[in-house]
Amino acid sequence: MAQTLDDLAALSGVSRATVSRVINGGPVAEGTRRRVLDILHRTGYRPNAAARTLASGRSGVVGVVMHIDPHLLFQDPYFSQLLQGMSDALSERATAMMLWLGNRSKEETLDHILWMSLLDGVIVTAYRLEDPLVDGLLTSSLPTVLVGHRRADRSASYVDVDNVDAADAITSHLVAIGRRRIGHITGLRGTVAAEDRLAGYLRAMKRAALPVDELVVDGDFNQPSGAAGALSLLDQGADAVFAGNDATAQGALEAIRGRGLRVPDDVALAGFDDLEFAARLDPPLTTVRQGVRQQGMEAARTLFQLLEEPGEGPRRVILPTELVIRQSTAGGVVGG
Amino acid sequence: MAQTLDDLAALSGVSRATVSRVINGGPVAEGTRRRVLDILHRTGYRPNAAARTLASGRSGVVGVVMHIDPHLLFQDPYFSQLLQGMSDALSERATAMMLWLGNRSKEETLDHILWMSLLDGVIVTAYRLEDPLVDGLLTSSLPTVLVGHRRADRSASYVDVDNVDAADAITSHLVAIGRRRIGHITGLRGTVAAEDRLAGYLRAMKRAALPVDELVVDGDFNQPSGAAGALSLLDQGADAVFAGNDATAQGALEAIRGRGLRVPDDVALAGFDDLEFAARLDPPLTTVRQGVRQQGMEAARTLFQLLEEPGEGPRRVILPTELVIRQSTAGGVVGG
DNA sequence: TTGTACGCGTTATCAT
DNA sequence: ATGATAACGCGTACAA
Repeated sequence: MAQTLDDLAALSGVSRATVSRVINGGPVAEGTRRRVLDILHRTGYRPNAAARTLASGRSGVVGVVMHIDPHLLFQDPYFSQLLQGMSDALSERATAMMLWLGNRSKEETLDHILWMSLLDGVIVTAYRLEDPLVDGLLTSSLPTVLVGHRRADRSASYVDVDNVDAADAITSHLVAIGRRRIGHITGLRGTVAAEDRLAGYLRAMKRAALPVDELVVDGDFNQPSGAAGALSLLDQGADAVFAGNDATAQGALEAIRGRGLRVPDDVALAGFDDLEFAARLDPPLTTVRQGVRQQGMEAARTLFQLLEEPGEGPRRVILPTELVIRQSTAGGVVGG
Repeated sequence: MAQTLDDLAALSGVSRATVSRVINGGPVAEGTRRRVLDILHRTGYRPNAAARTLASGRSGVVGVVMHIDPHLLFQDPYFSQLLQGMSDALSERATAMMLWLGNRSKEETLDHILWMSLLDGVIVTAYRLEDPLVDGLLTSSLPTVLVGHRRADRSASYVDVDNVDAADAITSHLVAIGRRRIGHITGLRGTVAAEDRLAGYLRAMKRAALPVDELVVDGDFNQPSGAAGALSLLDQGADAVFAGNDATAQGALEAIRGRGLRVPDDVALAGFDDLEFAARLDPPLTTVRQGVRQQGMEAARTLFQLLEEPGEGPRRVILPTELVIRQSTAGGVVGG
C-alpha cells in the first residue's frame, strides 16, 4: 500500500518520469497517459507531499496568522468570516491553509512560523499599530500579505478598507439627519481600525464645525464597552452615537434603552461592519458594510499573485465599503 | 542565506550528522555542542521541513476538519472556541495545524486531505449522523480523532459530552421547579447533538410521566428557529421551553417577550452550551455548560496519545457537563 | 514522446 | 562521540 512512483512505473511498464508527467500534466502520449491514469486510480496512489515539496520547492501550503486577543476572536464573527473567505479562495487553487492563532507570544509564533519552512507564503492580520509579528514576517523572505495595514506598511502588500473615509461618511450621515451632539465610542485604541475610524469621525465633525469635546470615549470593540461608552455619552447630552463596530453598537443600544430613551428618536445610533445581526437588531442598525469574507478572498488572491509574479513589487488592494442606512438613524431628522 | 546542514557542518568543522544531532538532541560532546549551537544562532539556521518530513516520516502537522454549514460556522462562537482549544493544545507541542472548512463538498475535501499526505493525524468534527467525510477519514490509515461521535463510531477515537444525560438533567430541573408543559426546540435534525438532546428530553419527560405530544418542534441551532419554535410552543400552552442550544434560546426569549410574557414567571427557559452571552441575557439563561475549549484541547491531546502509542486501540473521552441554573428558570417554582 | 540520472536537505544506521 | 553513507520520494534538466 506504500505506493511510490517507482511502484506505479513498474506496474505501468513505463519509467517513473513518465508517471510523474502524467500526474503533473507534462507531455505524454495519449495512449500511455490513459494506461497510467488507469493504474493511478486503480491503486489510489497519493504522492508524498514532503518529497514533492523538497524536489519542487513549492508546498501548496500558505500560512494564515490571526494573532488576536481571544476575547475578540471568540466574540466577533468578523474573524470567522475572514477565515472563511480565505479558505474559499485557497481551496479554489487546491492550496492548504496552516493556521496560527494567538496562543503563544508573538515572538514565539513568529519563530514557529519561520521554522515551518515549507510555507509558500503567509497572510497575517495587521490590526495593531505596533506588531513585531507583522514586522518579522515582512522582514523575512516569506511572501506576505497583510489584512489591514499600518501607515508604515506602504512597501508591503496588503488588503484593507478605507476606514477613514467610511467613518467620515457615516458621521456625515448623522450630521445630515440633523444631529449635533454626535458621540463616538472608539474601537480598541492602538488598532489601525480604531484610530482610522476615529480620524474619519474627527474629520467629518471638523468639516461640519461641530464640537467633539467630551464626545469621544474609548471602547474596545466589545459589547460591554459599548454599553459603558453610551452611558457616558448620554451624560454629555449626545443625540447620536457612532460606535466603533456593530458589537459595540449593540451594547450601546441596550444601554440607551436602559435609560428609557428611544432609538433613533432620542439618540441615533450607527455601527461598523454590517455583521449579520446588525440587520436583526431592533431597530435595525445603520452601519458600514465591509465585505469581510471578500477581504479574506482578496487577501488569498493577492498572495497568489505575489507567488506567481515575484519581483512585481507590492500589491495594495483597498476594498470598497458601503453605507447601509437602516432604522437606527432614520426618521429622526431634526434640522435641514 | 540558503543554509543547509552541510553549510553549517563546514562552518563548524564537524560533519553534517553531528549538526543534526545537536539540533535533535542526540549524544554530542559538550564542547562541540556549544560551538555548533553558536553557529546555529549566528546564522539563524532553519531546517527544511520538507526534507525533515521526508527523512523522518513525521511532519509535526495535524489536520483539523470543520466541515460545517457556513451559517452555523459564522454565527456560533462554539466553533471559534473549539478551534482555539485545539490550537492551544497543539502549540504546546509545537505542532502546526492545517485547517479545512466546508467550502468544497465532503468528497473533494476528503480527497484533498488525503492528498496532503504529510499530516501526522487529523481531528474532525462529527456532528451529523451520516458523514462520508468522517467515514472516509476513519477508513483511511490516517490517525483520526472525532469531536462528537455517532453510534457507529464505537471503534473510533473521539471526544464528546453526554448530550443525553445533560438534556435529561436540564429537563428534570424544569420538572423539579414544577413545570408540566415543557416544550423542546430541537437542534438541527440529523446531527448527533440534536438527536441526543431530544432523546434526553424524552427520557426525562417519560420518567416524569409528562406528555410530550405537540411539545417538540424542530429548530436548527440558529436564533430565528428559536423564535419560531417558541411561538409554536406557546400556542401549545407551554410553561417551559428547553432550547437545543443557547442561540436558539435567545431567539425563543425574544419571541416570548414579544408575546408579552415573562421569563421565568410565565415561561421558564433553558438553553445548552453556556456561551458567554448566556449569562448576559435578561434574565440570565439557565443552560448546560460544556467546556467547548476544553473539548478542543482534549481532542488534540487524544490525537497525541494515538500518535505516541499506536496499536493501543481507540481512545474515547466523555467530558463532563454542568447544569448552570440562572434566573431564566428560577423563582418560578409552582409545585412541590 | 520517453528514459536516465542527478539533486532536493534531512534522518538514521552502521562503522569507527 | 563522531563521520560516512544509504535511504526518503519526487521533479526535472538532459539525453535519446
